[in-house]
Amino acid sequence: MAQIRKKSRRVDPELLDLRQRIRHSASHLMADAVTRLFPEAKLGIGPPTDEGFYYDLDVSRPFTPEDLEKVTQIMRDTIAKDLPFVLKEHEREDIKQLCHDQPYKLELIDEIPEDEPLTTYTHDAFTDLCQGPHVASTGKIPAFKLLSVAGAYWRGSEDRPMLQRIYGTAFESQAALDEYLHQIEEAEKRDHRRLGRELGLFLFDPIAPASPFFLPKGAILYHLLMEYVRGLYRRYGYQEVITPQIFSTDLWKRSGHYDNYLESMFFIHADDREFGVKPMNCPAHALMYSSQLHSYRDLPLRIADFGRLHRYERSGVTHGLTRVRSFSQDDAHIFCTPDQISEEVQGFIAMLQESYSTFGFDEPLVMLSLRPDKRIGSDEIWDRAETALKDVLDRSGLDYEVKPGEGAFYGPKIDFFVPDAIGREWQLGTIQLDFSLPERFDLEYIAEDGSQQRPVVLHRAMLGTIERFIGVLIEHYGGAFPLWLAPVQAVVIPIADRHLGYAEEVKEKLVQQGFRVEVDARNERMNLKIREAQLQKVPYMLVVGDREAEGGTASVRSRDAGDMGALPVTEVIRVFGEESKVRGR
RNA sequence: GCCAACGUAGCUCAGUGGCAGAGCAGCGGUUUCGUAAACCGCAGGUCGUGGGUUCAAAUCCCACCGUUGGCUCCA
Repeated sequence: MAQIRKKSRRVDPELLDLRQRIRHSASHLMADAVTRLFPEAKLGIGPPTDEGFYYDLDVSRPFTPEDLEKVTQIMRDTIAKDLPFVLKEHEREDIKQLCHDQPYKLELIDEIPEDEPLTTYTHDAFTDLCQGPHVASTGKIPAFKLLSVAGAYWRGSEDRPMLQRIYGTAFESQAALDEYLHQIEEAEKRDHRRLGRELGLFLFDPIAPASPFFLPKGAILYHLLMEYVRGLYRRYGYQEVITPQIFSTDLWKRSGHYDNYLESMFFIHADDREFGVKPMNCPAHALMYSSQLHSYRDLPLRIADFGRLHRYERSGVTHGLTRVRSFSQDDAHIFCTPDQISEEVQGFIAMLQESYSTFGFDEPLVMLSLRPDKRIGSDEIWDRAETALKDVLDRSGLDYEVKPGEGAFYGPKIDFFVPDAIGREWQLGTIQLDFSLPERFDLEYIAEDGSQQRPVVLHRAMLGTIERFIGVLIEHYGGAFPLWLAPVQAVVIPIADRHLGYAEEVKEKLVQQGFRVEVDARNERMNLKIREAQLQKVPYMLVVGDREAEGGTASVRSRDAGDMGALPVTEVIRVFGEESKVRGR
């Protein structure tokens, strides 16, 4: 099953370069066309992207679908004329003159360093400040399509004006464009929101915005993931705890959340006191840690918590299961000495790699974020922490990107991203060093020499938010979960009413072995039951009729491989047992 | 939060000022069937919520709620 990724990391570089030129050129044609329809339009930027191109324009009114059709027509005409793209280098003053009525362009020009050449590309009567490259002429744009309109802040900043952005895409051939559009359509069928409804996994209701209700089948999946993580915790030396849901505001003031996180928290008032619903577990764990005296011999202490968290995410950013307001994480905090950082990070990455490969997320995008300008903690401890993170990553064999200045003020971090069906990358795992929390909660341990020392805290989540992980996982598998994760592993299908008793027997034998099996006892024909089990993506269908009842067998039909013939029920149990051991198929 | 679109039966959607519709799902019956949709019938709605315009509103206007796409790709 082909997985669609936005970052098509395997496309040949020449083709990528060609696409960039085509898309960049198409974006010029689009701006040209818009300018003809809206002569007063002010141009923002119009770059190619991984999937297409866009142009940001400041126009008097939002674009309508009819506008897009007209723009498309003008672009077609320009392509038909096959006009050359002409590159020209300019003096700074000349180009400012040229762009005198284009405030956004002037802003861009002022930011270009003095020693860089200022160039424009011209086709027909349209000239745009641009460093290229482009295709040779407008006729060399073989296939394009305008896709959507959206508002976009100038330079991505909410303080700047909002421009109208038109998205489009362009390819080296009509066939490639059609293939892309087809892929998008296919990806929509894997959308976890759609599959969640169709497969009866979860639902949303406006009564609790952005907060999923997990139906029985979804809850099975949820708990299977938790059990899987618990299994890893046992092997990797974690202890699980359960902590309260709401805490007096005093705790949030102490942790710093009240100052920095206020708008993202829910509050409750009772007995004239204010309580905050926890948006994260760390303060509770810090409290637990400080409730006892700790020896260096106790460390590292790894405290895991699946506690439910609530965050008031802004209305525009919530999205299906991948960005919700009520969720839990496979969250844990590691309290350790500075000397133990490296080993702890290494242990975490080993566990993360093991789990990701189980689910087939073999190439997560990894980002290492280093010290920002505004930070706490000595340079020495930052040096030590950053070096530890880098060393571990280098040894892990994972590719990673370094993001200088992107770390949190309280410590550096590594984030792990995995794409959804349409290639949007979602952050799942994370490991963050924290030099702040131990200060705020005055955490200590007694060192070998009897002195009081401050531990380091590592915040870490592997699957991350379970809700989000399920969303990404549904899209990853297209809803067809491997046997060990399938909410219903097999449906027993009696051919006629008289086979119901035997069907129940078969089911019971499998259920006794711990498998999740149902009987489809409805008064419907076998064909319909097979069709529906197939659409529900149930891994196995066990058809039973006279022949099976007589021989103590079941005719096995696999979701993926079709009819596998009759097997004794004991053999079915063996096959299922083998297959459920193979996680991450 | 901001820009835009959308909200009609459980689901997918039609209905643009004059009696609220279809397919699927559901329910009842007939049928007892061998690997992706049997047949007949029945029921199902505060047209997201509130207000306004009008003789008349699902339809037009306003507000609110919710959902979707975008607001990170830098001349």
